[in-house]
Amino acid sequence: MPQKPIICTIDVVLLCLQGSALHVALLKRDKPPFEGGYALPGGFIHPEEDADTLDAAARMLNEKTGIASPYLEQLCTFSGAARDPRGWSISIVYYALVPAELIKPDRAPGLQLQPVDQLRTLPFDHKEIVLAAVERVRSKSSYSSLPVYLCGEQFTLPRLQAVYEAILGEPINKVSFRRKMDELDMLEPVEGALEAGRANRPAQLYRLKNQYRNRLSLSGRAMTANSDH
Amino acid sequence: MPQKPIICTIDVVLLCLQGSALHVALLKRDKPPFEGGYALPGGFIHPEEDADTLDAAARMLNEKTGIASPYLEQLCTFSGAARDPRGWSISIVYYALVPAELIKPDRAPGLQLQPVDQLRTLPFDHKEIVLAAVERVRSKSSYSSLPVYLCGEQFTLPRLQAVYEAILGEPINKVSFRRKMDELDMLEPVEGALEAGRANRPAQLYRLKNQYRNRLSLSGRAMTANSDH
DNA sequence: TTACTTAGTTGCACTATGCTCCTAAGTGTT
DNA sequence: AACACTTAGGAGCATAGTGCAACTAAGTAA
Repeated sequence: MPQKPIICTIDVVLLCLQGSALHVALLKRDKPPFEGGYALPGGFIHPEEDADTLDAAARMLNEKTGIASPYLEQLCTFSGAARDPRGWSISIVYYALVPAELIKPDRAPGLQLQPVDQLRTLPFDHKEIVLAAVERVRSKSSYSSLPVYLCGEQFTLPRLQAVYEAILGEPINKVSFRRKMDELDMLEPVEGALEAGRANRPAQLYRLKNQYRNRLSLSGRAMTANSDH
Repeated sequence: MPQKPIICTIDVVLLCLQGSALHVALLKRDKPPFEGGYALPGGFIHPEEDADTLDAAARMLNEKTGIASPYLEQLCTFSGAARDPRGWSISIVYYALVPAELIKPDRAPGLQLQPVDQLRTLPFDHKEIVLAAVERVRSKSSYSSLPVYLCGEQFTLPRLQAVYEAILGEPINKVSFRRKMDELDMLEPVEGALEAGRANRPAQLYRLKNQYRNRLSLSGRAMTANSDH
């Protein structure tokens, strides 16, 4: 006995760092419900051969925002009668981390960045979803290398440390931080490349080692290194 | 533009410990596809007011196995065209941990326990799902109090340590283990209750503190204590 | 009473973490 | 050219956390 049709959607929580505050990308809705309101990029699921919802999320995100996120992982699935005025629904939610420079507002009409720590009420249960994603990112950041995906392709250790501190909301000891990064063994120095342009000793530029670049997380299992060993 | 109907199911990975091996509960299927095969307890989603898929999973599990699991948490959602011969489908998967004594085969016809480390091929993508659940449980066990849900209501610390060791697959230092349990601050001794019947010093019985008993995890967020503080 | 077994604890060695201070390497100023 | 200033990066030590071994505690069996 197959069920009657269920509203099945995908939503993506796209996060980036502006200044020292995590921001979430919201899109102006051009259809009811909540037409004109700002909500998470998302859409109905269209079953396709050879594609699961991870592929669908990546494609949907790219179509709606022009962004191909190197890190995309399933958060969890939200369901219930109250979350969508059209009736009982489920939404499979993914979250993505990108460097802020990758978000070009001209490329995506109606795109807006909001700081996650002063989030206004959002359509559907999207505020709750964003907060769940942020909690996940903060939690994973405390023992893994997740935050590197918020930096550009090349970055200095002081910059990366500032990113960690922004996410975790507390200062980190410089020496311990560098030791930890060394243990994780995910970064490699870019030969002869130093950060220029400032009136002090330039910092070494680093990048993700090849095996960690441009990976999408499969089936909710993370591909970031963590500090177990 | 609403989508055409999608096959939406819920599946539950019910785990318990027999001897020192994690086992998963499988049910004999009485309908095609895979009629007669053993698969995860699951079923179609029937949208209902005031219930999300966590409630649905708890109710479905109870109906099919007679078990009301105190720990039930969302694992993740699996999707794709290959996982179900009837076509593209999604399954929202939960996992549950129960003491083995709670599983009474007479209460649930067709129920069978299989050790997760020598799992034969299962219908659909259920083997992959079980392995993902086991990986999650092992990973969470290394920093949280998850394994207490595999014990009965009262248990000794040596017993609980054996449970941890069975899950993690490696011996744990006795003193460190007790220190950690003490830090987590989830257990309380049962006044004057000792484990009897063996030819040696009896061990103190413990139980979960009240605030941790009989909770279902909300929206994928765990309610177990972990070692951060 | 003695041997045996497992529970539970105490103290110490070792490992990991955090902190302070030092040196390095650039720019800007005099 | 010399010096002040700033931030990068690292060395050495103090402190905290973890693991180990040896001990005491409390029961049964002979």
